[in-house]
Amino acid sequence: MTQKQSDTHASNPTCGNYPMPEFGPLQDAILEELQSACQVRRYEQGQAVVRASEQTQTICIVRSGILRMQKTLPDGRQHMVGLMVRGDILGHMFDQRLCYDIEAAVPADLVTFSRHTFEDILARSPELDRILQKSLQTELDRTRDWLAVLACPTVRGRIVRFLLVICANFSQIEDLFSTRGGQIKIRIPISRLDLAHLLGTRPESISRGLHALVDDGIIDLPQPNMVHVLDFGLLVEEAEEPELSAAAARILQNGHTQPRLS
Amino acid sequence: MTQKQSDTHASNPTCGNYPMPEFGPLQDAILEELQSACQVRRYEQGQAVVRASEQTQTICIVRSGILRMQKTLPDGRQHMVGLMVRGDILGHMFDQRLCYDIEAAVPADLVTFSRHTFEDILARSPELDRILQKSLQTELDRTRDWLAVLACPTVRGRIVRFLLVICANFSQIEDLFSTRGGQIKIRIPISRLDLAHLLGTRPESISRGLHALVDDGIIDLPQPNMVHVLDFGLLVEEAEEPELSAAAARILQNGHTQPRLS
DNA sequence: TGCAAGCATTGACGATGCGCAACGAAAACA
DNA sequence: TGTTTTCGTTGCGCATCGTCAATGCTTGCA
Repeated sequence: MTQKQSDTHASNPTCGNYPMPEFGPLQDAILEELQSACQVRRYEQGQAVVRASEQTQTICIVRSGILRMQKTLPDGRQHMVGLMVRGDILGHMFDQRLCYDIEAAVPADLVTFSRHTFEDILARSPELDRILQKSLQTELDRTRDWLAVLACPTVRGRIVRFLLVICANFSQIEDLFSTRGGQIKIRIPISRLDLAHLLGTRPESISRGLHALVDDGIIDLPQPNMVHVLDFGLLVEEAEEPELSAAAARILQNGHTQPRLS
Repeated sequence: MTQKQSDTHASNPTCGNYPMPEFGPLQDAILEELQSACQVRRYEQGQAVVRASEQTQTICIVRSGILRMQKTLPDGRQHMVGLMVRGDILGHMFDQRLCYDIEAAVPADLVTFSRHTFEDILARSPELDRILQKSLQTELDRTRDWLAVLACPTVRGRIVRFLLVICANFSQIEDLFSTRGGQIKIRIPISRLDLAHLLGTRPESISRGLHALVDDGIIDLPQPNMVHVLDFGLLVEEAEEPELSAAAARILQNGHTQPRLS
C-alpha cells in the first residue's frame, strides 16, 4: 500500500519552539505554558503518526506538511477521509478514541503535547478552549464540503471539485498551492491510488479524468502530481458548485487567506 | 423539490420543559437556567428550520424527529450532507455561519435558545462546554463515516453501507429503526430523490439497487420507505466495512445504545 | 367518488467507469 | 551505470449507471 511503514513515533523531538502562530490571541502566560509543554516531532513521508487501533496519550497540532487520514480495511484497501494541514488538530480531547490511521503524505512537523498536560492547560484557558472548538467546527464544515465533492456522480466532476476545494481550503499551504506567474499551480500531495480512494474511484479513472481535462484545455499536467489551471472559468463552470467556486475565486483575488485558527 | 416550503419559523412554542435528557450530568443550577431559557418549537415535514443564507440568532437542539442538512444549488439541485436526530445541535457557536439548509424530514421538535443567552450560560458551565465539544466531535466522526460510505464505487455498495450506518448510528431513533419481532426494520425518512442526492446517484438507481437486494433475499421492501433486513450476515458481507459492521452488530446484540450526548 | 399531482418503479439505450493487462517512465537500489 | 521496483498511463471488453420515457401506485384535493 504505502512505501514505508516505519515505526509510529518519529525521532529528534525539539522543545521550546513557538508552537503555533495561530495561538496568537491567547494570554502570554498560557502561551508560555504551551511552549514549554510541547515537543516538535518530524515525520517523514509515508510514516505513520497514529494507527486507528492504538490509544494515544498525545495531542498533536500540525505545524507544517500534510497528513492523510484514512481507514484501513483488513484486506489492505483504504478509504481516505481527509487531508490535514497546518493548524489541524489530531486526537480527540477527553478520552475519545480516534478511529482512523494518520500518516504523513509529505514530510511533516507536528507539535505534540501529552494529553494530560494539554487538558490541564485547556481547563484554565477559555480562549484556548474556544480556539479548539472553532477548529473542530471548521473541520466539520470542511468534511461536509468533501461530502458534496464526493456526491458528484461522475469522476470528472469529482476531480474538478477536488481541485476547487484545494484552491478554496488549502490555499495558504504553500506546499499545495501557488499562484506565481499569475497561474494557479496545484500540487497533488498523494499518489493516484490514494487520490482514487479519496474520490471513490480507481487510479486509472483518475488518470483518464485528468487527461480529459488537459485535452479540453482546462488544465495542464507538466508532472503527474502538478496541475496548472489554464482556464479557471471553465473549471468553475464544470463544477456547478457556486459557493465552492466563489470561495476559490475569492482566494485567487485576495491572494492567500487568513490562517485557519484565529 | 420539496412538498411544502412554509415559513421558516414554526408556531406554538412551549416553555419550561425539561430540555434534553442528555444534559443530565450538568449541575442543577445550570439545568434550571437552561430550562427557563429554552423554547420548544415544532416543525412539520418539509418545513425549513434554517436557510443557508440567513444569519440566525438561535441555537437549537433536536429533541425528536429527523432533520436533513443540505446544500441547495441555484438550479434547484440539492446535495444532502447528513441527517440530524435527537441530541444534535444546530447552529455554530461564536458567530460562525452555518452554510447549509436544514429542514424537517419528518415532524420534529427543536429546543431553541437565543444565541446570546446560550453562550452566556455556556461561559459559566465547563460541563456544558464539554458536552458540546463531545457532540461536535461525534458529529465529525459520523460525517467522516459518511465519507467512507460515499467512497464506495458502486451504488449497491453505498446502499448497503447506508443501511448499516442507520443500524450503527441511528438505532436509538425509534422512528428510523426497530427490532420488534427479532427482525431489523429500518424506516427511510427521505424520498428516493433525496436518498439519491445523499448517496451521489439518481433515484432510479436507488430503486434498482434496493430491489436487487430484495431479489437476492437480503432485504424485504414491504413499502418503498420500509426496509426489513432478512439476512444481516449477507448485508455485512457485502459492506466490506468491518468496523461499521461490527458497530451495527453490537447494536443488534445489546439492543439499543446509549444516548449520543453523555 | 373521481381527479390530479407526486412519487416509485420498470424498460431500453447510450455513456461512463471498472477490471485486467500491457507499456512507459521515473525513481530507488546496488 | 545498470537493474529492479514502483507508479502513471493507455487500450480494450464488459458491467454498471445515467438518461429518457412510460407505467402504476399512493396521496391529497375537489
